[in-house]
Amino acid sequence: MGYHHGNLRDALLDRAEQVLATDGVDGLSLRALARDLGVSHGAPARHFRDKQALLDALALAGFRRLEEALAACPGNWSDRLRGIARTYLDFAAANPALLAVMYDVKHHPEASDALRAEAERGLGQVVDAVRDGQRAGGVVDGDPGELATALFAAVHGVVQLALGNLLEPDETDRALVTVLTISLRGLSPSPGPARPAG
Amino acid sequence: MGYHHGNLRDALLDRAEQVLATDGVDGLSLRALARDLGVSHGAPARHFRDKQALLDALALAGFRRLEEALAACPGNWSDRLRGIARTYLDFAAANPALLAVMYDVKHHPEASDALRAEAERGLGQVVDAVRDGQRAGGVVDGDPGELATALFAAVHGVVQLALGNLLEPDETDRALVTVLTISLRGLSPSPGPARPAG
DNA sequence: ACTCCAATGTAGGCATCGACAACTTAGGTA
DNA sequence: TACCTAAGTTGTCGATGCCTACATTGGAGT
Repeated sequence: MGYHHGNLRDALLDRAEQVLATDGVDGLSLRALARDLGVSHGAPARHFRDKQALLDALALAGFRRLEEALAACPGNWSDRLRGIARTYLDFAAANPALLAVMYDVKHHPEASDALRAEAERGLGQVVDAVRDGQRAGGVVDGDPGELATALFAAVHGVVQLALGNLLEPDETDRALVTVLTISLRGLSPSPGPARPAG
Repeated sequence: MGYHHGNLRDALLDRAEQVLATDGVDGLSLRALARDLGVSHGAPARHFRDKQALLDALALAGFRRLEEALAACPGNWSDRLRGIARTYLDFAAANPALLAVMYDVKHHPEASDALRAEAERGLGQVVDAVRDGQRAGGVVDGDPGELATALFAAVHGVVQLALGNLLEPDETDRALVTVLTISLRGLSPSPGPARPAG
């Protein structure tokens, strides 16, 4: 532990994620991170040319962790779809500020590509489940990517409303269930009788 | 035009919305606004105690305009639901940065309440249409608020993905149509045969 | 084992910003 | 007409992001 830190980059990311969780993205400053790590205010620039570059790295790591969690959802296609939705919502609730950073608009172009690619892989989980659903006769014909995108978007909407504090926790849970119920029924080739919500 | 501007508050909001549209929320600074309006850097504080207070006012105005646009959607319940979705997406595409401010998490508590109330009124448009749909026999029984929230969330998800540049423009349009198709089919008491997407 | 260089960290400085405080102006009202 | 308060001004402070010039050091290549 002398002049050179040894692993500043990872240390910065770790600390940044802590700060993000406690103080939100506005509480995040490169200089404060440097202070926290006992390093000069110019050091972070050696690893992230920008503050945005750090946020991009944070976002990328977030997508990877999310995707990992989604991939761990077990069961048949229907279970997996519901599990993915639930897992996504839980992840968002546990890391609200991170999610905001992940979906932020102002990434650097290169990072933006990487982020899109990573998000695409996450969507892949949904596509696979939808395809399985089609094979099992539980999902209508049609481009699986198209259907999966729509399904993911619907869940994403609930998550975003929850993050924006526009839904109370209990409202959020009900909304997720309702969205899933409606969507899966809408996707079914032969929907059964409706079970009223509420 | 002397010492007192006369209508600084409105002027600030107007200019702020311009800057928001051109430079995004990061390009927005109270001092720059003051400069643009030929006023000292301390003047804005007389009308907005905070930068956040200005953003809150911007967000509130945005919700009002959005709601106004949504209320103007004509037709029967089905037309209105589709029109509302389209209008929402168009509004978002035309004012991406504004929408981000509207759904930002870090509002002042008082403003937050006002914003929630305004958003609630916007949702009211959807609730009304859903209720009409139920009366017309096109929507299943159940709490209209619950169903409307789910429907709005689904559309909101598409909008948010579009704003995050995770959907190309043409993908966005298709996703909106698919979400609506799936959701309205899922809401129907007796869904007809599926029409494959794509 | 020695040299050197590129990666990494330091130090200082600059422009900008948001917020605050003290002061000034003027428009409306008692 | 006097004044009082809303609105605007000026100055300042601390913090931040970013840039440039400089220092250190570990390790690659001989």
